[in-house]
Amino acid sequence: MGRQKPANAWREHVWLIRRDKDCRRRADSMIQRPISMTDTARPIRTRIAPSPTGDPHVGTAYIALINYCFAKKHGGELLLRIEDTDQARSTPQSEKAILDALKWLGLDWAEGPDVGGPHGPYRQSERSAIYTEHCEKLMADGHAFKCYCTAEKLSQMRKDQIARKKPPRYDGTCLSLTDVERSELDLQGVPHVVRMKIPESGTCEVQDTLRGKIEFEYAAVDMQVLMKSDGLPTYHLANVVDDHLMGITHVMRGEEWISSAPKHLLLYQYFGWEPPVLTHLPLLLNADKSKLSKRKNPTSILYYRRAGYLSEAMVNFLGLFIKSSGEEDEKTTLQALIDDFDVQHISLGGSVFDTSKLDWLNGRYMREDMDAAGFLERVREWALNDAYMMPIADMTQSRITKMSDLGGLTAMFFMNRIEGLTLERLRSGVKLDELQQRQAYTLALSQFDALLDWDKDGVDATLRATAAALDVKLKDMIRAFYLAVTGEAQGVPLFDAITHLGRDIMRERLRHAMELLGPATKKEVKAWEALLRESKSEG
RNA sequence: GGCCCCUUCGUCUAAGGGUUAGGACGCGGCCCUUUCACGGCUGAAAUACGGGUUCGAAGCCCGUAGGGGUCACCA
Repeated sequence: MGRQKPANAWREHVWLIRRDKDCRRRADSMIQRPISMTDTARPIRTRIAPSPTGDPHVGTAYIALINYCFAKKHGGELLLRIEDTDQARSTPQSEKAILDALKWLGLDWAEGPDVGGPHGPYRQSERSAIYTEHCEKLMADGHAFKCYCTAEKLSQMRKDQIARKKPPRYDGTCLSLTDVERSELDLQGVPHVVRMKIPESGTCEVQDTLRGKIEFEYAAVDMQVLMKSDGLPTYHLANVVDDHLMGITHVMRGEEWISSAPKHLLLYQYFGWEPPVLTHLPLLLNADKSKLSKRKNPTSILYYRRAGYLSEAMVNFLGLFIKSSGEEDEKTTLQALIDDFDVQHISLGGSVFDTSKLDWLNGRYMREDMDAAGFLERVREWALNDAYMMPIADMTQSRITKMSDLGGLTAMFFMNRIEGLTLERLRSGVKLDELQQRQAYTLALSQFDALLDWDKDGVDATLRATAAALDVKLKDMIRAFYLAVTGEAQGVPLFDAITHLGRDIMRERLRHAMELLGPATKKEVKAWEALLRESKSEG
């Protein structure tokens, strides 16, 4: 026996085949019925559903690429939906950046907030009424209930449970409320959330394309909040409702969702809907094998663009994680990724996002796919254009006596990291002590990350606040930034330079400086950020 | 910690019970070359561990270890 690849007849149901152990077990559970890939009554529809709460992440692009390839290969369609139900963190800037980044990579979608479509709106914040309606149906059918517990009570409860070494779960207090009590509380205007009910016993079987059957005890599943007290749904409700309403047939998402799959399946069951085929994809990892994070790696797609990578190299690189290459050339095209796509070829272990192969690929694209004129054109698109050069002209014009001075003064605008920067150089002539210098970079970094709009005012405010928090003169601190950002002790106006360089390159240069000085531990970051908060509340 | 997932060179990966465990990046060496790249050749480098099953195990089963994910009115 052993692991077997499906014979041709099985190929149609390929995602039902267990990849590891008992490989031919079929999904026969009532709640998850297989859909045929060739079922013309239900064309393949996949989706990418980013949350606009930060920079466009390479992990998003990787998941998007998989959904795109799968849909394209089978003549289906990819949808883009914006999951912006977190009012506090979602921003239009982030949404725009994510759309731009995916377009830059050459991925496109048949329906989405920018192109519309028959199942819109495609922004969850604009679908409130739909969720309310569905949530009310769940309550009416006895599958969900209002919960009036306060956040304080809940966190205290969790603390107690953890202290008693019990799994932290909602204890069901509000489950026993009578209708009279509920209307009383509503009348008083006590805020509430809506939670889903979970069966008291039994197990949930999740059929995962790559892993086969995964079992969860309902007893260990929490009574998830479906509707927040602000009236907006949580991910779980919105996601299930939208996937159904938008006709999504295959959900391919990150592995971090496996443990909430039982809740989602339960919701499909409560609504009486057929769930999509679920595929959980391995995560992209930092070098230390933890989930890829911007603390440890550049994760923004915009960073890779600014650093001068070609979009086709980036797509190719991401494609390496989903294509079994055998002995073929690893340089490939998006079309080939689509043609060769087979979800079963995705290996289950998470992949370390090590960009050295991206560098190699990018070099090959530059020397093999374009002549000198074509290359020059790409360089123009990247930086040698008026939009990028104008601010540089503005900064340099009055500082040089002849145009040939330009090279030395502006080289840093055409670099990624400052190569050759040393610890000695970074410390030369800096009046701050080493600790203060590390604090300065760290605090600037965390404030830069939090900046909604990247502009000179924000940069200015950040550096001033940093100096204030460390109780050092701005002038003394500036030198440390000149060295980290430009590699030189002086040059064009710093704030303008930082603004022009952009958030991603700044992050990389400050990270570089911190590598030389000794990266801040989590504990240090926390303590230093407290310093900043204190100083801000005083000033 | 509970639950769940995972484990082939440093990294990305190939190998449907039988291969000297293959390729690629990176690293080293040699060649080409005015330099540096490119290119060519070449070297070192892996089946986490322990038990089974089998004529035969990287692969199947069990256990152990390690790593990861998740346990929010974030997604």
